[in-house]
Amino acid sequence: MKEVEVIKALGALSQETRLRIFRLLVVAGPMGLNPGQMAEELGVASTSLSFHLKELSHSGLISCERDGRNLFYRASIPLMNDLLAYLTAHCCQGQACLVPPTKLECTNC
Amino acid sequence: MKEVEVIKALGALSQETRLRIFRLLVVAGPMGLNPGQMAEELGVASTSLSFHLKELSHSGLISCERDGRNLFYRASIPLMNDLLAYLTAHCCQGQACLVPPTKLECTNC
DNA sequence: GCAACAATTCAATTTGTGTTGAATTAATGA
DNA sequence: TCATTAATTCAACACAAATTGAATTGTTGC
Repeated sequence: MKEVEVIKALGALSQETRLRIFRLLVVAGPMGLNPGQMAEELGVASTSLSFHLKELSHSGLISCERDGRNLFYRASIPLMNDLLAYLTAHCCQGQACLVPPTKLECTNC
Repeated sequence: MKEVEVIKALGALSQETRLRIFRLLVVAGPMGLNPGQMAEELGVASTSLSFHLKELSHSGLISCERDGRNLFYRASIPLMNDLLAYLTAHCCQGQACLVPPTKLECTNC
């Protein structure tokens, strides 16, 4: 993962609405959620939600797929794992110092 | 760790200069570095460096101590561990889904 | 085709972030 | 105490980010 990608992903998560969207999608799992559901759950205006979904999409942290009239967004766990790896793997001059390795492995991931 | 603290820490790290400062301090370890050393290493103007050091300090990711005419900044590994824990622990509706737990344990930490 | 719904895009505004150079505070040593 | 070094604070500016309401695109079912 490149520095610029890490910065983009961290920047995407460092905003209240976007962090909540991401957490919501992590919890939702492989089914994903559509903007309508997220807007209701989070109490965010649709236009503002769209803005933040685009930010998250561009960072690679979420993906989007259309199903008929609805769009379904999902958290991208692989990128989250890459991000965690970057934040830990560079410690101690590049040597692995994490005991043990960081990787999300769960029903949603 | 509260949501607002997580956002502040992520925001602090989501900027090129600050991410580099932090990485530099992680590598430097318990000795820490002073602004002069960091300015030379990173090629950042002192006034800009001060601004970013303050941002990182306010997020809790680094700490500062004076020794005579110099200041020594150090990475705060406990907060980094808290941050990693937050980003992973809330997955799967709050259940731990990380195998095994994320925690930096190394010579610098 | 057209009304209804889902979501996005656009334009305008406000607010926050980052950089720069000048001025200031703090500590040392001759 | 005064020149020097280390670092910060301040003010001004440029640029990016977030919110809002109105307009637009895309999809479905009658």
